[in-house]
Amino acid sequence: MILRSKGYKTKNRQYIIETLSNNIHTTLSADDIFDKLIENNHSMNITTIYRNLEKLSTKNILLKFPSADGNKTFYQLKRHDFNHEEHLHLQCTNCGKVIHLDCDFMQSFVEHVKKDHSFDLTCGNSILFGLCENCRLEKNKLC
Amino acid sequence: MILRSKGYKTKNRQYIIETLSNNIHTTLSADDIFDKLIENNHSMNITTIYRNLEKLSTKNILLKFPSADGNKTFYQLKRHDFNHEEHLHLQCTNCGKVIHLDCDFMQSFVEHVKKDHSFDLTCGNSILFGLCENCRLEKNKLC
DNA sequence: ATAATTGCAAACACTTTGCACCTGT
DNA sequence: ACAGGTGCAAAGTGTTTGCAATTAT
Repeated sequence: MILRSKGYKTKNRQYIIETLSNNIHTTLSADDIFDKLIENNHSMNITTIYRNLEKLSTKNILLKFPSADGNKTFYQLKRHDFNHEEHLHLQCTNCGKVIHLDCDFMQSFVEHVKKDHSFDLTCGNSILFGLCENCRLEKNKLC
Repeated sequence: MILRSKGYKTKNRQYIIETLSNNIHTTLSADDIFDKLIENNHSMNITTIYRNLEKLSTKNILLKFPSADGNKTFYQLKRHDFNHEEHLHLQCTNCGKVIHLDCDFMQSFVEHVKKDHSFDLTCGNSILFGLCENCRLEKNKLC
């Protein structure tokens, strides 16, 4: 019960975190999590999922993103190996994969926006959409 | 009836476009438009607003963005003086103002993402959230 | 014992759809 | 005359809330 000891108090919450951590490379909606929990015989009420996602978000354990079409919220476990407030997120609109953009170029881009455009980016909930390499290649095949 | 002649066929559609063009510096939700139309004695059914926004979006006359919290869609009239697919959008989460980021630095950022991270940004529906200068100054005053 | 979590049903906010009627060309 | 646009009511999604029962510390 590693996760428990870190302050995640219930089985349900633990299962939600497990689900997110099994899908660390993408973002999941409440509904996605609901389905995956059923698959793993840990089904729980959708309300419980929403409440836990909300709690984990305010505890800063999760990232919370809008979808490209703007009608849904997607969640992703934060990674401990870098500060999400200081890098940008790219999401493939085809496969859902999230790329954490953390390079010098990006750093200087954020600084540029601040200095030359007087705009303070809050990277934590900002997400740029596009097509990842795999999906671009797939798409080209079809043409 | 300038707008009419460009293919915007009805009064309602025209009023919606007028509303958007009176607020070119920000984004509006269907509901925002509904309220503004009432103020200007051009009230119309919310369904009509949604249908027109949808049509104008597919016609590429509007930009369509998710809100920071991801539960609503916001619209903005495209500007003719630049190509929205080739620049990034910054939106202030406090006042709603949208900054169209169109500079050399931004261009090379998009290219960098493509070359070094193999990711093809679709700038049209991507939006970065943050705080604009005015709002940052306002916020500092309060502290 | 007390505080936190849960399931269920109901409510809510935003958006879409079906249908009969109206408007534009 | 015909295609397209409109209002209204109803339905569809995604999300939140109230409440009583259950679980955690």
